[in-house]
Amino acid sequence: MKYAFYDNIVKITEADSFNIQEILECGQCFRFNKTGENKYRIIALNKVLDIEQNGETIFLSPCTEEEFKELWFNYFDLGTDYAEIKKIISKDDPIMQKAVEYAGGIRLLNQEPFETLISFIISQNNNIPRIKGIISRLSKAYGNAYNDEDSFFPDLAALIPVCNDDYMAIGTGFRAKYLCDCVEKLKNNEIDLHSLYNMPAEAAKKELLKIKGVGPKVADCVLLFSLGKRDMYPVDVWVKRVTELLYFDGKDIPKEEISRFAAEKWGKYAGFAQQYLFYYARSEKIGVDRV
DNA sequence: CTCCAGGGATCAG
DNA sequence: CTGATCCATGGA
Repeated sequence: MKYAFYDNIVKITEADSFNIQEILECGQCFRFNKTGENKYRIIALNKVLDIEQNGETIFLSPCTEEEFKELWFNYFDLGTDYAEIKKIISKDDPIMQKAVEYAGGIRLLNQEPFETLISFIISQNNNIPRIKGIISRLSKAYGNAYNDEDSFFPDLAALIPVCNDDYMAIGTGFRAKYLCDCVEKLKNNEIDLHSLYNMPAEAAKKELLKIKGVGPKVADCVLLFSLGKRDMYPVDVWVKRVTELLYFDGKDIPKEEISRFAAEKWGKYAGFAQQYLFYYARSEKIGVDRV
């Protein structure tokens, strides 16, 4: 990777293991739009960022050198050697080799914990297009606007006055009461989100599970996508299906056992393995109709 | 019409 | 303790 800094533009060349489409479409984040051929706009970290990628050349704008070094370098996990990780997790594993070749440009983002927690509470028993819609309406209603169309994700203070009916009004459905409970517990400091970063994964998970509407899957996603716990292997319907089909000959396996299998097989890299498999499964519709 | 979605709470046994 | 059922909503 090489970086060059211009006036409010950062140019990345010789990018390794970086494909913006795969990074955004692998289900880890929800606030992005395709704005043109090879172009995306993301809303994250209280900023709007346009990204254009042509092969190994990537432009980020608007982005100062300082913003890049302070924010986006970590957000895109650019300090991590993905080539090495892909080599490790696919060693002696033709299945993972295929998944890694299929979407070798995936990176695990380091997202903001509060946004990630709220977003994945909304995600439960839901589909990605509708999740994006709800989050967009939530942001528009309670976040600071950055233009006429859209807004930044609201912070905790902005959601404290929001009640159950308000969440229902933007289409959260039965998840409204979970959002209320989440905000309530954070407001009362029953849970200190940012302290979880320096906590062992299992202890941090226990904290997150105190929130109603946060179960093993949502907790794992928050830990993996925003709290640096790269050993988590969130098991959703897709990951359950693809893991069963490719590693257990299509047998029905309890989620608990799938998690243990992943922890044993990929250890501290389980989260990376999960993302490659999720993207592969969803793109190819692997396991749908028990094929 | 029915079924399903990056699940989890609650109830029944 | 495990397994079944319910939950809001919109798209297929």
